[in-house]
Amino acid sequence: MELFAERGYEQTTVAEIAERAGLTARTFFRYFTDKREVVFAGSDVLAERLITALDEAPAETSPLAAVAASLDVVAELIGSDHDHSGRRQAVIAANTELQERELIKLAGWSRTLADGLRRRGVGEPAASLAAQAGVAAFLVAFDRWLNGPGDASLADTVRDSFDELRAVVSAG
Amino acid sequence: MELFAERGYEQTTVAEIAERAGLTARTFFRYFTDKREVVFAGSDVLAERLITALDEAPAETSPLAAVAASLDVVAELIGSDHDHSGRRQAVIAANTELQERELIKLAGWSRTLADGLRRRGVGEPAASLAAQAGVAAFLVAFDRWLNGPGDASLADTVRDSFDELRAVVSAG
DNA sequence: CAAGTGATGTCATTCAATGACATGAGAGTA
DNA sequence: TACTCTCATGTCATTGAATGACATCACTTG
Repeated sequence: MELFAERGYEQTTVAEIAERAGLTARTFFRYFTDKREVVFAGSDVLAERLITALDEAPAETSPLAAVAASLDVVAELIGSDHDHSGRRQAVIAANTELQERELIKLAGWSRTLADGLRRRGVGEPAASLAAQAGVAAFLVAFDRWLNGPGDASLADTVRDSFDELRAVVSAG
Repeated sequence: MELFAERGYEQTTVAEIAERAGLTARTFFRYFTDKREVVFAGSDVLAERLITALDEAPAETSPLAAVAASLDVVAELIGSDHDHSGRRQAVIAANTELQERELIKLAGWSRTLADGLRRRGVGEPAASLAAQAGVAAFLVAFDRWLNGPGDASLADTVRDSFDELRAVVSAG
């Protein structure tokens, strides 16, 4: 991440990353499947939190509310370090490869949430729709949290975003 | 696409693609920025249709309804060739690189739609949310159209999906 | 016919990614 | 202590994507 911040993602070669870490490029590829994966190290933890939070939600909770509760947990985790998220997002925003990787991670979130909803007995178009719409609400909130005024917490911003989602869908 | 169907995407080299087309690999990269782009050739046309359809919607149309109308146009275009979509999606589903590229194209749709909504005076959280939720509805419909019973048209499936979206969000 | 333009080919190079094999440190055991 | 087994790492070689530099050839236009 230091090197990416210094000279940019593309301009940094795997050999340089490995050297900075005191390793060989070959060893780098034993820990990371990709050059891109460096940026996303540890993101699998969030996906696990998502699913446990969803399973813990009361059975009577509506699909969208359950998704909102799960993403709220993630928001609490990510929201504790605004600066880190900002730096990280700047690196990602500067490179299409990284955006692609991030999108597929987020698609994984949606899939995970949809699976969890189905496990709670939610039917199929509804499960995927609630999951994807929920992740969309989270993303919009995340963006506003990073680039907006900046006083509110991420979790609060996410809750507001879900309210906005309900409003805009009800109006349509 | 022939080669991809025969031996798979990864097993096909750019040199082979170029040879099949009677060209050099170097020339291939003058027409396609990526090896992946072969699969997505012509997808920019759809994005253009999206934006013109959105601009043509009556001013009093609600944000989500305007998005739905735009995606309906796309559904009419794609929906005319179920077999082609199926083959294409099978190639994409078999390869993560291609899924990543597809996701970023779809993110482009969302951005395009959100921009269009903003041009109609829709405010910011609402515009992005309507756009992303709408694309999610489209995706769910597309998947059902490809892998479901298979009697309904894509456009009808998309309309049903939007109804489901309204239902699941209203319930949450 | 000459000059210019665009499409393609050729060549060389960088770099990501992976397989095959060697080495060396440390854990555990006779 | 000596031996072996395992795991992490290094070394080497290779493939394939992607790009820059330059040459060539056809085709247009004055």
